[in-house]
Amino acid sequence: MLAQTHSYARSGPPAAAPDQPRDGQPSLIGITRSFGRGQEVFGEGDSADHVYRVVSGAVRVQRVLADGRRQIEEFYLPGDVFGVEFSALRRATAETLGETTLVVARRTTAAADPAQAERLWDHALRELARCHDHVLTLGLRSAAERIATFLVELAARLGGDDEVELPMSRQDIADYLGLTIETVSRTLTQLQTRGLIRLNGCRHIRFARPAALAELCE
Amino acid sequence: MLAQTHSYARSGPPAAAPDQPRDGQPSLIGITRSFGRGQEVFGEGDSADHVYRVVSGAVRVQRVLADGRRQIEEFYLPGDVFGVEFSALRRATAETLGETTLVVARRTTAAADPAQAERLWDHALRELARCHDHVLTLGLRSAAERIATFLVELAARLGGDDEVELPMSRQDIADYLGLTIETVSRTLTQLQTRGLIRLNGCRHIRFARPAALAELCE
DNA sequence: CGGACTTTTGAGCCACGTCAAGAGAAGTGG
DNA sequence: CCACTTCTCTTGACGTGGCTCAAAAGTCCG
Repeated sequence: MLAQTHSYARSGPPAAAPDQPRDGQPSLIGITRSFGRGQEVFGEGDSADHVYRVVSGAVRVQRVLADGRRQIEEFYLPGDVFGVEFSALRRATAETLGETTLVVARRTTAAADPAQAERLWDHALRELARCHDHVLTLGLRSAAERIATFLVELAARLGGDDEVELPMSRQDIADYLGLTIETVSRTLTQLQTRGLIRLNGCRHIRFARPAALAELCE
Repeated sequence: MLAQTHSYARSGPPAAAPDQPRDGQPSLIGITRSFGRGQEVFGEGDSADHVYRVVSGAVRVQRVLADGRRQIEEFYLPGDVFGVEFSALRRATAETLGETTLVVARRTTAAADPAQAERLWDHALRELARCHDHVLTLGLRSAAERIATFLVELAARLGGDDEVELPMSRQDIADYLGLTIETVSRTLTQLQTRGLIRLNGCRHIRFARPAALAELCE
């Protein structure tokens, strides 16, 4: 079923391959698979029998209402696990942001291995904490605070030292933060005008005054 | 440590007592403890070594920023489990909404029992799905849609057939939905004026036109 | 160089927030 | 049981942050 909607490896071997992250612990064992830009990994209503780990690239998980409004629930970056759900069916859609490589594993297989099961459990709880943080941002922060929070967290996750290379478009950021694309764009220019950040091309951002930026995140 | 901040049972026996939910499965085994209105169950920064199940009453879990803004992450109603976290320390505060009885268990004890561990896992994933739904509401719904969604979900969780008895104040609803208390109040009267709901006292709401209300939830 | 797409900028508007006051509701003491 | 206090909820008038609509300026590729 997965095979029908996915494009197969173009850069890596499509055969089964054990995956070893840096610390030597198997976070998720499965096949490595490559996707092109904007491809669907799974869709709402699909059966939720696989879990994924991002090797390179990035993924957005989103829901779209009947009237077309879209909310991005989460972005997943290299090292992140996604696709673990309570329900047997997907409640959201996952799409790649650019050229992306994932490790794909059967959920039941991963859950059967104690070491991997432990990792899945940790992952779910960490994801829950991140989701609660997101609720905080959406519930009570202003546009500037949302953008600042987003940039700072993204830089931390990507390991950037006072700079980020955005893997997503303005529209994606807007739909993640509950804003419009215009507000995202305006807020970024305003942060630049205030001297907090510096834009080099629209995807590369340098933190000119990290402390002031952190202050906006409370 | 718990004993220092809690009030002990006034209605039930404070001694250890096995807990058996309706289906006969032990969802959480521990001591039953009663709380008065507005009491703290745990606070931000406390060690997160216990998990809880609501027997009666209700609990809010919230975070407060330095400037006083408050976000309620979730309400917990009879049957709900709360207090499972990734981190060793609490990232939020839990308080009772009224007279409330909880089952308290050590997390390590519950996790050691396979049946309970399975329940904890299910609970965490269900909670994650609910949190993602909350993100959807905060990210892209209008005030009227947020209130409608909130009321419909609350009625479903409390088992009310087209009516709800609100266990929380207007301020709590506002801080849960990312609105102000005035907007919550105005929106409720507006829903009543439109004939969708009927308020009998400010805590009791009857759904006059359930279909129209459901439409607001998409 | 040309075409499609993304981002930025501008002008005006509106949903929701803010500030303020009044109306209930609930607890307290006499 | 009733005054009194206190807290919560409602309503009104007004302000504003972010949305909408529109167009220009980049940016990316073939």
